[in-house]
Amino acid sequence: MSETSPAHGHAHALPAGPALLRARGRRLTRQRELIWAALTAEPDAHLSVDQIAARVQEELPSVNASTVYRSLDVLVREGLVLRSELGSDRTFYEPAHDHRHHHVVCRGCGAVAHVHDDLFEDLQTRVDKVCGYALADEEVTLFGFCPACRE
Amino acid sequence: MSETSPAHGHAHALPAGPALLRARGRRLTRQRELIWAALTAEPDAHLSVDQIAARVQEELPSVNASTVYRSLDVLVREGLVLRSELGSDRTFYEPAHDHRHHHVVCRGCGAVAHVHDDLFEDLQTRVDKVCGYALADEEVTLFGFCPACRE
DNA sequence: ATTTATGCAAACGTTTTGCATGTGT
DNA sequence: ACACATGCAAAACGTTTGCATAAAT
Repeated sequence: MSETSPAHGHAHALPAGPALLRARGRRLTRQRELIWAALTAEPDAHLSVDQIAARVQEELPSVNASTVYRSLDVLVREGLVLRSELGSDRTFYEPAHDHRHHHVVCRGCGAVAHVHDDLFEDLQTRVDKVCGYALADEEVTLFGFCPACRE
Repeated sequence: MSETSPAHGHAHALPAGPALLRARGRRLTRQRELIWAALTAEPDAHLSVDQIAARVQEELPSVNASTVYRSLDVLVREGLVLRSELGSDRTFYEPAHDHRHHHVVCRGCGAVAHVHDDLFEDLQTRVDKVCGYALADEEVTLFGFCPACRE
């Protein structure tokens, strides 16, 4: 919520957000800054490629969709952005958080809520018992109905 | 495991498998029989459209992919087949079971295991408490590593 | 006979790629 | 100056659709 704002005190703080790219030998371009800005414009956002591209192009219309795809790939690869597969044809991106969390997608309105990893802890041990699989440190997507859509 | 086998005793048993289509006013074509046969050839199979098409075409090469798509849609709509979205671009089909179950997909080899719904029962109540969402009666897909791929 | 299903080919939307140009470092 | 990133256009991919023909009821 603050990394991208100008004039923010400490001049040489640890690089945060997209500035981390430079430390990783990648380049900080205006396009990537704008993509990051789109992702962090509102808290808890989870945006599709289209939504990100639209917001970026409001600011810089020349940005091509392929650049958005490629930049998101880089941001995901560098750990700055999290890619979530919320069902088929529903790939969303959000800034990476420090804590792992999962998603509940509302079948009514498409809203997405976050669910803390705690809720899955003993699921892991039970899945292990039942079929011998070790759950990966990966997001789980659940589907349901949000408070408003439950009726 | 037995519906498709010939010579099975009772001549006029209740229609099962694809024969149910007829009762629903749909037609039982050779293509649909072959699709069903592909799905039930081995127990606990979960096949992609490509895999189904390939198996069908071994038997009847003229079958078009669009027919496979359309027939699967019908079979899903009539409740004979279950469509599972195991991550983006990973849509699988399996004969519908009587009990609800979920999937664990191995990130190593792609194997899929079934997990009984029991394991999710108190997850539902906990998700409700945490974010007010009512989990839908829908499959959940988990990712992990199967016994062989765990190392 | 009637209606539904099929094969074919073309259209579709999304994502990926090759390549010349432009830009950050 | 160099490597990396971009824009563009084309290709790839899985899926859907329109339509004339074929097959099931």
